[in-house]
Amino acid sequence: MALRVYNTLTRRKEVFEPLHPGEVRMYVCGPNLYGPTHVGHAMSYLVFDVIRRYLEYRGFRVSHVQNFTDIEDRIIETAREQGTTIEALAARYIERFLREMDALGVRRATVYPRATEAIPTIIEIVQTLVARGLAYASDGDVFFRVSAFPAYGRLSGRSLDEMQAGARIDVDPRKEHPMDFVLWKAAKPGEPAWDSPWGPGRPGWHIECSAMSTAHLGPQLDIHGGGQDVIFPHHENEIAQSEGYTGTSPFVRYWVHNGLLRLTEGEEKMTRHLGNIITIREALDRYHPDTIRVFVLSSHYRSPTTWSEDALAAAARGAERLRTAVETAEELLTASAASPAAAGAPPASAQRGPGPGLGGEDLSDAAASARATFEAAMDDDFNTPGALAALFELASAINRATDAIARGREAPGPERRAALRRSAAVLRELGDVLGLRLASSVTPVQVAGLHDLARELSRERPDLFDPARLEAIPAPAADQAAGAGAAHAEALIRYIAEGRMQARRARDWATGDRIRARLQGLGILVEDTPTGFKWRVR
RNA sequence: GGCGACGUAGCCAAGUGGCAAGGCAGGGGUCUGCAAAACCCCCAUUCGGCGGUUCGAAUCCGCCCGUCGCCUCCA
Repeated sequence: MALRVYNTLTRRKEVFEPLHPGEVRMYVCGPNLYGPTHVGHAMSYLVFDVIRRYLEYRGFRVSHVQNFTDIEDRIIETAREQGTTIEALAARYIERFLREMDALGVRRATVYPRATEAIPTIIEIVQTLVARGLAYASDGDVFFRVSAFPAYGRLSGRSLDEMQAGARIDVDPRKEHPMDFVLWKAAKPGEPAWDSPWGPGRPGWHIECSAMSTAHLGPQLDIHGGGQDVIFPHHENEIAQSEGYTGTSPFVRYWVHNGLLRLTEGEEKMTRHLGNIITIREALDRYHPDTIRVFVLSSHYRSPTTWSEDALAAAARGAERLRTAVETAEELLTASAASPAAAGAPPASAQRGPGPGLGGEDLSDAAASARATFEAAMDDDFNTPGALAALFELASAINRATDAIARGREAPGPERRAALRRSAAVLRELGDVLGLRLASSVTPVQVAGLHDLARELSRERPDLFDPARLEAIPAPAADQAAGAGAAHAEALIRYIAEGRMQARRARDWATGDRIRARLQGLGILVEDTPTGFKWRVR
């Protein structure tokens, strides 16, 4: 089945065919660097990350360009307020942005061009537009002449007349037409400026994307993405500038726009100048990246979505369910591979395969059918809720199989083991297409809590918790990146959980339950199994 | 005011003409020292309201109610 993508320009789903077979050129509007990014940005970048991952899964080679807008009114204003330069401000937010994207598992773009590095290209584009009569200079500013570009308004679906009728802006008297927009702005005293044929100035608000996309991807893009709020005027203007400059149409084959995120039902979208934001950093402090992904992917990318604690909690449990299914299956395969029973001939009952009600009878088909459902959903304009449903169904099939094996207390036959292994691998693979890690991760706050708890226990119950062993646990190197402390956390948890097991073996349930409650207070769940214990992060 | 999108169970959310996916929560059961996880069973005769088209509509059309987006910086 062919991949179909909804194109904002035509308002229809269209079969996806890139300009050059097998190769996709994708440009996603990046952040304006005047402040921290919020979960609304995260949603957009997660959506396009999944689109890219799926295209690559489908065998396309993807060139993914994401710009940084590092020169613009608000940046100048903010830098001035903070007594810093636009360069320093931009550098700070770029670094933070990339760190946050990494934490969310957003794959790095192929290139991250910056507006200030594209000034010569911008000037060349503006000059060309002026030469072709598509732009005109006035007092050091240069405006785009919308009346000279007949297709203006097509993307946002309105005519120049309609736009004027609803316009709420004061018309600049220097404009020939109220909808003409600025390509180049004359510098005011004290503002950053570059020399140009029209005097010192800086780029307008939309021209940088035309310059950077053309420079890195050529005159035609396959996919151009962003939030629905940038359809007009930003993307509308980009079409006018780019096609006016290159003379090639269409500038973009598929315009893809994600729905916007709002903070509360019935309220406006989340946006920085309204102040109703949750920063990505705040979200990452509270939620596992998989939780944020499952939340975002639970609704279709074009639907408006509401950030709610309830929805995030549900997403957290859902992500956990997928993770548990894979981890349990993998542990079971590892454990049974190590046992002699699995190496030799399994009992006849296991060889015959599971009987009715034992589950697993459909396991060999489960992986294939999950993949088919997943692909059908993703092929239909990236229907991630449908794709997630396929993963949940596969997880259920895996759980039925592991449950049957655990209940049967017998080594599974080679065929069942192979089917289980395959199913778990497919769940991981398809999860990865959605950018899901399906692995626990412990936050620095939790590690600190674990440390305190371990110390406390070794002081109170040295009989169960050997202080010498605690001292022997190596602290993680200070310069290690986030996530590298995982081994350290693991060691602390094992230390605590093993002491707890000792108490339980002595049938000291009270101590065992108390420690379990303390760990749960840290967000770490310890479960007792016939063979020992398991832990995971909630 | 103009243009556009949406309204599906307690919550989140797929489904765009043929008997309502999935997740969370909830109820019952199995397992467990107790839990947790997992498994089994139950949980929308109904898709904002009212009309219409059709053998048949959550899905198409009309009107109404509600919410959001864009028209201005914005992912």
